[in-house]
Amino acid sequence: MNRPAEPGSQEKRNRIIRCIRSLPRGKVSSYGAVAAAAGWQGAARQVVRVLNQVPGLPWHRVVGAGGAIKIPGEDGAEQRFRLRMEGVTFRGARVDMAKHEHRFSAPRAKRKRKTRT
DNA sequence: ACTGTGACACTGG
DNA sequence: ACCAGTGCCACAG
Repeated sequence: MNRPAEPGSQEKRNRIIRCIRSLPRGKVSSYGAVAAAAGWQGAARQVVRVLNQVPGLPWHRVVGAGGAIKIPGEDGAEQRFRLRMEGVTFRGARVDMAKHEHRFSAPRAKRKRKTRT
């Protein structure tokens, strides 16, 4: 078998999955941040799609920009509940990003040169 | 092929 | 705080 042609997007989705999986307990990140960390800035929606498609991911650790819970309905309450359970604190209806925003370390999109040793 | 929709982000009023 | 418009990408009808 051979994959006739792997769309490059598949690989990006892969990185997104890894980033989400790397979210440690008690930490959270935003859709846009995950996308950027995966080297696919602007793909916040694709992050959402991945969260919906791939089971086993800590979906509750991914929130909207500024720590806002963007999930409507009971699932949103479920997310807050689980986060609290992990020790995440809230500031009003939003996650206290100042304390729980996860710092991804690596990837960085290919910026034009300018690297520093 | 086009349109509408989506657990989005950002800007502006 | 809320809503509207715009940009982004992928998918369903």
